[in-house]
Amino acid sequence: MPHQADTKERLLDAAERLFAAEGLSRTSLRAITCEAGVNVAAVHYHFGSKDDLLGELLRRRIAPMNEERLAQLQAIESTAHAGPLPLAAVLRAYIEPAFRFRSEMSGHESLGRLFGRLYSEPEEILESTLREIFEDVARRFLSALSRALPELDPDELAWRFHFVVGGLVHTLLGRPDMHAPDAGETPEGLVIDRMVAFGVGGLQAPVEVGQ
Amino acid sequence: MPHQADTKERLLDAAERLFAAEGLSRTSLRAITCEAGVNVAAVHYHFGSKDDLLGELLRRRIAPMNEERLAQLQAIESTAHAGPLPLAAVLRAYIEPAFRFRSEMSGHESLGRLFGRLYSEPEEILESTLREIFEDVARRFLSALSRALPELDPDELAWRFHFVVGGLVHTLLGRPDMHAPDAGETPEGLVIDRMVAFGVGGLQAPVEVGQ
DNA sequence: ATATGATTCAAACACGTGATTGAAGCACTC
DNA sequence: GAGTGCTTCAATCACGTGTTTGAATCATAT
Repeated sequence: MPHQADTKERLLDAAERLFAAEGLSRTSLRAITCEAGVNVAAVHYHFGSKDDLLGELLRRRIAPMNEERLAQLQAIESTAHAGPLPLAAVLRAYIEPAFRFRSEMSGHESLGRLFGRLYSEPEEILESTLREIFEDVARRFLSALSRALPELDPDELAWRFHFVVGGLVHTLLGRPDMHAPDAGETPEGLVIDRMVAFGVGGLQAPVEVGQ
Repeated sequence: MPHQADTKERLLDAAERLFAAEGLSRTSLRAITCEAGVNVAAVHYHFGSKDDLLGELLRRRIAPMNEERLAQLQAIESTAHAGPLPLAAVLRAYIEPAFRFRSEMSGHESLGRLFGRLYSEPEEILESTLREIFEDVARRFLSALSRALPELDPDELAWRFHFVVGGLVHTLLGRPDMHAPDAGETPEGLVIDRMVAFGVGGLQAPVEVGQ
């Protein structure tokens, strides 16, 4: 490790910060390397390309979050044995890690925004990586939710879960929104509680028939 | 109207199409003018800049949608007189126009995606325009929802409405999502019904205390 | 027919982007 | 201390961007 220690880490951190703050497309290599205090060429030397950097960034942050989600889900499932799963707990297992990993960044609190941005402005190159990372989680949680709500039509459930994810993403994006309540004022734990309660209510809502 | 009739319209249509399909940041002036079959300079001649084009695009499409929302809300309010408002109707008044205006485009069905993108990748320049357009609607609907759920804490309500908007935006974005159910398979009316039912359930959910 | 004003066009502008190069710098081993 | 391999650096490449320009083109009124 000559010269500066862990240039890769500094690049990843700087990229994370800027991607979350400015958006994926509006963040240039120059901005990243400037923020990291390294040369422009360092990106290609250490990662190969800007996209590869972003890919590594994902694998470093998102993957652990999803593993945490799956771990919590597994714990719930083994506790419940064969019985129906507790709906609120399953929902919390999906929601809470997303918020927690946002706070876990060293000094910055913007991973949540990055996470939200990945949903809303995906670069084509990343599509496969993202799908690979999130597909398994989505499938596992859908089947878990189905166990928690055995009588709910699978199509209906899929859409309702889609709505929940939308609320999560929209909240994680957390930009100064015209609709957003005074974020920052509300403690994170309370937001999670409210999202879980809202999601439980929505998932359990009676199915609308006819029109 | 010399030369080609209504070059402005063709530019707006092409821009709408491409913004919705490719995203705001990934759509170049060259692509727009090529799609419209006009010269690059036409944008600056007719609008002044790319941002002004986008601004005009918003005023042409989003504003009518929001006026429709407010009109439906007004109808509900005047029907209910002084009594509490029907929750599902209020929610539908917010959700349905967003879907309907997506289908109203001449030949294309991508306005919904454009609308979704506006939430998720806002250009700084548009922030003021967007806020101006959406702020009033958000305020009016929040107070209407408060009338529909008089006993719900305003903070709690604001967050829950935020979650609903998230679900709407996420659905309108409608990109091939890892979580998304088989969109395209489900008729639009059914999606709206499901979103309303989900939202009603979520908004009416009992408030989580403690924990 | 001609002059006028609006519109279109090809060409270029200045700039920012991701990527690449080859030399220079550093920490080691022999 | 010369040699080696990893890392950093300034400079540059080719390209795409939004924007501007000035001449050419058209419809219309005189």
